[in-house]
Amino acid sequence: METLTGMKRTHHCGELRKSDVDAEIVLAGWVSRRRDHGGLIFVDMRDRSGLVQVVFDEAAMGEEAFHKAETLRSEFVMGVRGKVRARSEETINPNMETGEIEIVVTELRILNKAKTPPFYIQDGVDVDEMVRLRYRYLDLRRPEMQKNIMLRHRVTKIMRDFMDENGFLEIETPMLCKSTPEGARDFLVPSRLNPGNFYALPQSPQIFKQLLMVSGFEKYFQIVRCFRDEDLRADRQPEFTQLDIETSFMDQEDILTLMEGLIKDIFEKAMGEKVETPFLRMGWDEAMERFGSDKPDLRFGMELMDISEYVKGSDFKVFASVLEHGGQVKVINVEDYANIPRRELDGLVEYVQGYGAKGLAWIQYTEEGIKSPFKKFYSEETFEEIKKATGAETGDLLLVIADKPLVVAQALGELRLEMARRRGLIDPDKLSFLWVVDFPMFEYVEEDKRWKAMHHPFTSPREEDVQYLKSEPGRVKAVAYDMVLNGVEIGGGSLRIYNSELQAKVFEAIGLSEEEARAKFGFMMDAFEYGTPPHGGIAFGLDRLVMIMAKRKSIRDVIAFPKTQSASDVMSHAPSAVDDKQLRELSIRTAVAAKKKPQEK
RNA sequence: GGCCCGGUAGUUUAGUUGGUUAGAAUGCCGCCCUGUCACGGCGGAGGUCAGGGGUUCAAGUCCCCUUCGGGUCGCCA
Repeated sequence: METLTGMKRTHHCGELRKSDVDAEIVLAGWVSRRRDHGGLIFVDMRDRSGLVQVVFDEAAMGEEAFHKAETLRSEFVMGVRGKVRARSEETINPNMETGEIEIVVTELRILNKAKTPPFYIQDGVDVDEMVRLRYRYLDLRRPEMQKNIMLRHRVTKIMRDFMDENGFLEIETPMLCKSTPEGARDFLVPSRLNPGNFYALPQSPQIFKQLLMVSGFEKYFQIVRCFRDEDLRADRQPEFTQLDIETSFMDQEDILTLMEGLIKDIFEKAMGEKVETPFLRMGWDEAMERFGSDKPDLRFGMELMDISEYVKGSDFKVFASVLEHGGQVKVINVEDYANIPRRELDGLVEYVQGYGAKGLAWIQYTEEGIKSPFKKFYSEETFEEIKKATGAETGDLLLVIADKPLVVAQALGELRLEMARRRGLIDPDKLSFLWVVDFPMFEYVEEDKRWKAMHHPFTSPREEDVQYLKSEPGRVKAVAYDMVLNGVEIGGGSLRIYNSELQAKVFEAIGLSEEEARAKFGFMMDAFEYGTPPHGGIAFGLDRLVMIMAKRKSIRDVIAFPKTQSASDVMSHAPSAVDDKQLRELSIRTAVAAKKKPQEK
């Protein structure tokens, strides 16, 4: 093989333009495609900037050098010296950014050979994701993946710059932490020096960042890896990255405004997209009421509407019993879809059952009249009243769910999203931001028969609700806020409790005894005795944010080396069994023999 | 933990009611080719039908188990 010695790269492939014609240049990169015409060979040469066509002409470069060019294959690494030439009119390739020019090669150096890759290194490949992940280093060579990773870099760069310009300090916090089994499951790391004891990988730097406020740093941020040992989804990985922020002496409005500035900066500088601020602020109650979700997608309407008052007091048992037991009957209007096929309706019933609804009813306002499974229980006037109240028109379809409010919200909220997708109501280019504020402080966990912190137990309740902490925990709202973009929660935070008496009351409300609280968070409670400033913060999910910016459906596409749904890495085969020796050093006796994982060859 | 979908040449896949030698495209290899850009022409190699078990005269196809991947519910303070 040859080296680049004495040949210094002058340009990147994708940046060459007509203005570079006649320049003597040196490029280094990979063979993307090769078109061998016998005495003339075209190679699309790739580096991270893009593609350019290089031409090997036997007549121009001599027989020996040309023979070398004939041995080039896909993904060989090469260096070429040559001259930029304008293409003649009929050979211009309008599909290529560099299509107006080409490089006439005078010298070729083959820097390395390559095995034939398992799939073509190009955009839009139709290859099983497992194959892509097994050869992730090749998948990442594809231009669209390179763009995603570069976009991610730009976003973090803009974040750092913005935070720095606004007086924030980037401070690292430990990866080896104390396990606090509240919330998500911890990843545990055994301690060799402390037999039988374990660290936990951080689910977030929550406690440390609050301690940094006690320390007086006032403004902290960190782009930090977090870990949660829970099941994976298209938008959930066991390790993920967040922009973590905490500040002292700022109120909620200060924080929201600052973060709007950050988001504005990110979209404008990374993608040239203008973002209008301030964002809409919507109370949690309103979001649930109108959209059945605490992260509503506002790119389309189709709001939930309550028709309980029109359908109450009838012989229709389903509605009657729901309404008697504190439930509600709500609808969404799917415009211009009264002629929905019966088969699809049946499918929708199953769909909402997946989200806890017992069933689904409907009203079809067709040209031929009203069709509804509960038609015989109500008068024509009632259906007209509902039509008027919901703003439905002839040709529209109302989908109806009757249940407890939370079930209605979830099932109908999900149905709203699904129908919008099916009816093509979502503009993929639209960016729809909002803040959801005034979250409930607690949610009741039926299983454990107790109240649980909805956010985390350091979240401050609203001042005016503190009085209800003991008597009516369900009534207490938190000073907590989520930033929502296109129906995805991209960030969330709160003002924190900085007063130890209030903190004690909140622990009490979630059934955490003083001893338990001390055992788990004693060091934090101690710290808070020494002059804790009022503080609060927020964290943004970097993976999700970049996923939306890159218009991808999975965060795996914006993470260089993601895990599969079983939390394993099909390339390196992590996790894996370890030696008995390693286990002995860690004082771990295997409770079960590690299940032998089939290793790919 | 539950439900749903999937695994056939390197890759993407077809494969009927269970029935001859598992077919195609692309990639790969060889030869030819001086204006292609998904170059083209001719020829060739390439299969543990995910793995195991069962039913059957006969299984890629039917049944069971396992495994891997994806989606989702639960879970994710």
